[in-house]
Amino acid sequence: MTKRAMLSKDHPCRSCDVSAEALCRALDVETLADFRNQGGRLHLTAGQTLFHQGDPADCVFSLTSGVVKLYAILSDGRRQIVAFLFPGDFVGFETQQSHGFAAEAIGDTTLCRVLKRRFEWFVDHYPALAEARYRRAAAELAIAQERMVTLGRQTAAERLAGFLSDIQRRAGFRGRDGANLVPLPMSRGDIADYLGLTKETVSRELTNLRKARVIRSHSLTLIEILDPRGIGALACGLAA
Amino acid sequence: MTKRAMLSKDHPCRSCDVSAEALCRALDVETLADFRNQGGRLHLTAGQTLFHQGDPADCVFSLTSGVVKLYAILSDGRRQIVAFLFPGDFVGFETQQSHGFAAEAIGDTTLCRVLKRRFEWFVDHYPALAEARYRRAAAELAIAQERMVTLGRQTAAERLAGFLSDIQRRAGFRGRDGANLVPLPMSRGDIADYLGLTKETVSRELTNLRKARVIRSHSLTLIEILDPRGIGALACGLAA
DNA sequence: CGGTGAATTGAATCGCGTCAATTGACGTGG
DNA sequence: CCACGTCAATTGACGCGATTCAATTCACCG
Repeated sequence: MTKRAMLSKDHPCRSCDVSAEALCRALDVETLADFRNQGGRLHLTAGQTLFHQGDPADCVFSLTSGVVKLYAILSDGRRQIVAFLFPGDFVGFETQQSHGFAAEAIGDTTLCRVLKRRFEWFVDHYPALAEARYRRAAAELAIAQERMVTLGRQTAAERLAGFLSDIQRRAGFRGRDGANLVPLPMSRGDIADYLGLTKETVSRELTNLRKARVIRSHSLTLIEILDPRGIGALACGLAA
Repeated sequence: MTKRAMLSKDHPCRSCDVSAEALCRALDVETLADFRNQGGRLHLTAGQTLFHQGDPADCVFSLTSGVVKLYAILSDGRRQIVAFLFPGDFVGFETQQSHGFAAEAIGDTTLCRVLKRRFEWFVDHYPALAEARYRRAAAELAIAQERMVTLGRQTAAERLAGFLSDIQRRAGFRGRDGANLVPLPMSRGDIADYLGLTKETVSRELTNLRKARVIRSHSLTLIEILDPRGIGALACGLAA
């Protein structure tokens, strides 16, 4: 009987199977249960926003299923998606008082919510959690810096190739025939706003990759990578 | 007599007048002295590199004077400057084993160096330092995310305006006549590689701003902002 | 089956990049 | 102190990659 099994039968964390990277994994099981009871569960459907740009940042969230986009909107409507969040990712643990970005669910989504004050109490009392929070922030920073290179210096084809291998690494899976499958739950417009392109350019580059037999589309939201080395070569040393 | 004065007369930290944001400010004075003795001073002249992309990351550095650029180079020579570091900024406190970016001095530069292992010992023993380190990482992350918006969605004019108000906030000062002076110690090429443009475009946009009487050049490396609201309007809601 | 919204494709345009020439800043040696 | 050399910055002419605008085409759902 593992420690994990000691959680009460209906405890949500019991079935929470997110990546071992999740922050809460820094807590031992009893503390985790305690921590978890501080918060609540949250369900969102496609297009619902978790918070808007400028909203007070008084909660932290842990994504347990679904995909969330984090974005900024400029006064004239231009939009930049700063990150896609996958299960296991955290949101809202910045130090500012208000959210610098908006967060919106892409499909059906489940999150754990904890009041930031409570979260910080745990951080103060459990060094392992503080450490995990720091490591997470540092990792996000490294990712953000890589993305600066992409957005500042890469061509459309390179951006798309990098994006696909990124998603493949984070959410890709194998088909029963061993196929290298990559889900694309977000719209072409979302991909464009993530890569600093337009949806038309994203579409064109996808057909280029298709014509070059580097990828194959199973549906609009599921592609297969036929030539991983081709993708890697295009991604040009980044996101190896 | 302040606590600070208790540092021995020749102690480098005594004259270290970097921003109160510097990480070492999280330590009390005796500990600071102890901490400081772990490391050494380092001088670089223009163009000297602190470390290369891929070098083992076994030291942390605190910039006490000068300006340093942090950048990535792609296989075909394209370059993206990820950050300019000013006095008070820290480098190298990422969690990875090796540096993801290169660091190079722009002019004469002084740094404090501490072995990362030593630094981490202090982090483990002084919660205030751990807290400061986290806050710094979180702040850097927020800045990096703002820069994604700039690099992904802003025009050349907006990028330059945002850059100038950025530098003004971090390194700007007042002339004796109250002039709003901004130093530009880095080359046009550096600015271009920071903003995801070319040096020619940077130059053109600077002359546009000059013709629009928004800025005035005192020399190649010192400009005056004549119309801060004009700059702010161009920067388009970002970097307010 | 329509009908609706997203994705794709095509054609024209434009902002920025590229390449080349000129100007300017600054140090050096006569 | 001035002439010259060097290298960065500026300016100009032109080209290209990505955007914009406008059709289709496609996927999906009542």
